[in-house]
Amino acid sequence: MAQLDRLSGPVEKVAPGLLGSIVRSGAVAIRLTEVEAYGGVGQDEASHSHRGRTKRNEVMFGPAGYLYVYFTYGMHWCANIVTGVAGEASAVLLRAGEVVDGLELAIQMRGLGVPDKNLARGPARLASALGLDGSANGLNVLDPSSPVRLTLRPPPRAFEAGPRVGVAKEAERPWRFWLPGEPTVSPYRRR
DNA sequence: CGCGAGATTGACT
DNA sequence: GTCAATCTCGCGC
Repeated sequence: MAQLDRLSGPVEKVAPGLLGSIVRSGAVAIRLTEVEAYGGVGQDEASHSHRGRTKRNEVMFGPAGYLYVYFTYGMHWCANIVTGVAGEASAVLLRAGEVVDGLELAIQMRGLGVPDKNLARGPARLASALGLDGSANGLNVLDPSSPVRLTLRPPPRAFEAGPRVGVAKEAERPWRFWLPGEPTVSPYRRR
C-alpha cells in the first residue's frame, strides 16, 4: 500500500514527509506541524529503543504504521508513529499540530474554556487533545477501522530542521522537523 | 516576559 | 532506587 511505503524509509526522511498530514481520533483531527525522529537500536541514544526491546517499547519493533504511546514524567502521554521496517524500531514523535476538526471536543479534553492555538502545541498536549492514553498503544493508524487514523497528505514543499528538544542525549542531532511560520510549533528552549 | 523548580507514575538497572 | 522524548505555575526583573 502506498501509505505504508511513505512510512518505510529511513526515519529522518519519513519524518518531514508527515508534516501536514492529518491524525484523527474520534471526532478530533489534528494537522501535524512539528515532528521528531527517533532511530533504532544502537543508532540513537535518545531513543527508547536504543537499549533493545522491552515491554514498554515493543511496539516500536513491529511494522510501520502502528501507534506507540508512552507515559512519562508521571503525568504525560506522548504519541509516536512507528516507521521503517519491522525490527528496526524507529519512530516519529508527534510534537505539535493544529486542531482542524472536533475543536469543541478537543477543548473539553484539555479542560479549557476557549479556543487556543496552544491546544496541541507540545507532544503531551497533542496526545491529550486527541484523548490518547495507554489504551491507544499498538493501534494500527493505517487501518480504516482503527479508532485512531493517519491520513497522509502530500509532503510539504518546505520545512525546517533543527535540534531535538527535551532529550537527555544527542539533542544536537537535527532530527526535529517543522513547518515554517506555523503558530502551533513549540518554541521550546534548548536544554 | 523569562527563567526555575515541582509534580507524580511506571519501567528499567 | 533512579530516571524520564513534559507542562504548569510562581516569582523575580
